[in-house]
Amino acid sequence: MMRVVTVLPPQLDTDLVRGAGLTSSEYTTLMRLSEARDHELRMTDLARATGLSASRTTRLVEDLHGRGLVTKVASAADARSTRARTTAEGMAMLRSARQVHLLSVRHRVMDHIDSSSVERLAAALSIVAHHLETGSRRGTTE
Amino acid sequence: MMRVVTVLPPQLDTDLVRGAGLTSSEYTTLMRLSEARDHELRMTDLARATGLSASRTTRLVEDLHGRGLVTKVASAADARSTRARTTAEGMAMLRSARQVHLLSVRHRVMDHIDSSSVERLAAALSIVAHHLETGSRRGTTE
DNA sequence: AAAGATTGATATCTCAATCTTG
DNA sequence: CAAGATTGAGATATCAATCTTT
Repeated sequence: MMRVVTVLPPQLDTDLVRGAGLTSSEYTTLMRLSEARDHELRMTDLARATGLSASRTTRLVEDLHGRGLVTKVASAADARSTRARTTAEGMAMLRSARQVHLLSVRHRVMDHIDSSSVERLAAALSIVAHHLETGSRRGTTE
Repeated sequence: MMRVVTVLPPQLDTDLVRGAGLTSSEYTTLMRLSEARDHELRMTDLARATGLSASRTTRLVEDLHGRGLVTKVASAADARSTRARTTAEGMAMLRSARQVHLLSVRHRVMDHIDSSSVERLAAALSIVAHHLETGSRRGTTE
């Protein structure tokens, strides 16, 4: 698991950058926005959805804005908050990146697991992911 | 898998830093050195063993040197190469860090998988890891 | 004061360029 | 020139401090 966990992310990231011109973080950011109502989220909610820090999210959205993939809108309801929204170009970019990413995962992971194992693997990893995300932690130093 | 792969590494790293004062990279570096003959490796071989770049390895070893955990020795056989060697302090540090890390993995991963699944999971991940490392890639854009 | 967002300083890491020796 | 190691520049990401609005 440690081997997969350290080697896989950089490889998927390279595939995505080379094949679609997006980093993993940019891809995730566009994806979360695309799933939201009006393709739009508050910066804070976007940060939580992507698992990135608020500051990283600010800088990343600013960069995507410069490339015409998202716009920033001041919230009508709350003057403190900024909302990020994907542009049509952002949505198009995401669609093409998704194809690249799916192929990438297929080639690097799926092709090597026999299909009967896939479900078991997914089930086990899903449970682990759930615990990692909700933090059923007791502190390693307990 | 993507969820585990993105969330797990930072958590293990935090556990290790807080519990043992070593980052994951530092831990891996000390571990690879400890496994080598005389607890010693050429910088290039160390970089390959840890999966880090040569430049990162240089800076990391320099830092560990400053903390008294490794020494740097000029190679007798080849004046181009530098060899890194763990000190007694480095070995002691590694031993205590290993306990922290094992507990960390147990709490965050093992405790959530039922024991009959562990072997299956390990087997599947091992195959994937092998392919990732040897690079049975066809290029995602094919 | 607390929430939302940004900015400044810093850590980790890589690639490309460089220096030295084989 | 190749190989081994280091240095310089830049990307990705975080934490702590700050600014604005609630």
